[in-house]
Amino acid sequence: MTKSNLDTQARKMLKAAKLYCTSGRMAVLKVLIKANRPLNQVQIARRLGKEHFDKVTIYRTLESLFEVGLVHKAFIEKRAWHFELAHNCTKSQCHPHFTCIRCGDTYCLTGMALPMARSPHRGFIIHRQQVRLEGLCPACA
Amino acid sequence: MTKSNLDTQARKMLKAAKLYCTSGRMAVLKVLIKANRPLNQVQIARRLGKEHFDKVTIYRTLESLFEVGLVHKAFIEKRAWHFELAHNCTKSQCHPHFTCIRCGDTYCLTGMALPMARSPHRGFIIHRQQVRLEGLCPACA
DNA sequence: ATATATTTGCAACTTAGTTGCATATTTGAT
DNA sequence: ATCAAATATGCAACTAAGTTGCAAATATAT
Repeated sequence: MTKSNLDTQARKMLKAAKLYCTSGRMAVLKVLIKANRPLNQVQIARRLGKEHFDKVTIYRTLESLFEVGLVHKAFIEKRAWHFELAHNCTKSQCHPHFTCIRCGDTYCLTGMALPMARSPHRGFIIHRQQVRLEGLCPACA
Repeated sequence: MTKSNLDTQARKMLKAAKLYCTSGRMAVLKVLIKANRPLNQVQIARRLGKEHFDKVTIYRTLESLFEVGLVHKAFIEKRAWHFELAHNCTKSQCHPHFTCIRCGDTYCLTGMALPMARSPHRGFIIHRQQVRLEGLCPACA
């Protein structure tokens, strides 16, 4: 049984980030790669299924992935942070996230970036910009 | 002792919204009018000072003000919702909020609106857009 | 193989916000 | 002004996301 591509990819990312390549980090990272959209701790745990990890471990894993820049804190929904892989993002802005007010689902609108705000208020230096959209998704419109 | 302007203004707003004009709502609303920036429950309670209300009451008051559109949920910071008066906002977007990564203060960049996103993803109907900025404030830059 | 650095699980904790219910206040009709 | 109906308030207990300390387990470099 050969290691999957996904496995190799995850291992490479961790190596490159100089993080210990542990089963927990591999598992969480693979979940996020496969999902390709923001997930919260509960959703991640659910997708880990049989491969159970304590929620503390999941949070700490996400924190470590966040610190090295592999993962972003995309947004908070229902008081829970949603984490996603930090690709599809430039240094100054992630893609906008769209939440449907009917079904509640959230979508990544990758490839769509608003022009960066230029501050008319003298003295403010803008590093990052985050855009949240809400409305109706194709399924609910 | 005549009623202050602030008092009259708050009472008018509640009347217009067809809300019971209670001491709690008056007090919270006046705090928000005076503050003119987003505050969380703790900050509101602190500003109420001697005029103490239970936190449940404050939350329920904010909820009622929110429901009639007098107040917006501006953003979450440190897991706490920050509420602000819903003026300076169009139907489709509030002004951007800027948080300083050094001192942590948040500013309302009123009068500065990004162009609304137009969805290149067919089928998404965008109702509202919310912009969060982070960087350095004038004091910290 | 081993020493060192780092991660993991567990239990207990923190904090923002919510719920149910009995009591108090507001309102509009009289 | 008085009263009934509608609504708001306070309290205690609860929920849920996330955090902390610590002992045991695992990863890494040599």
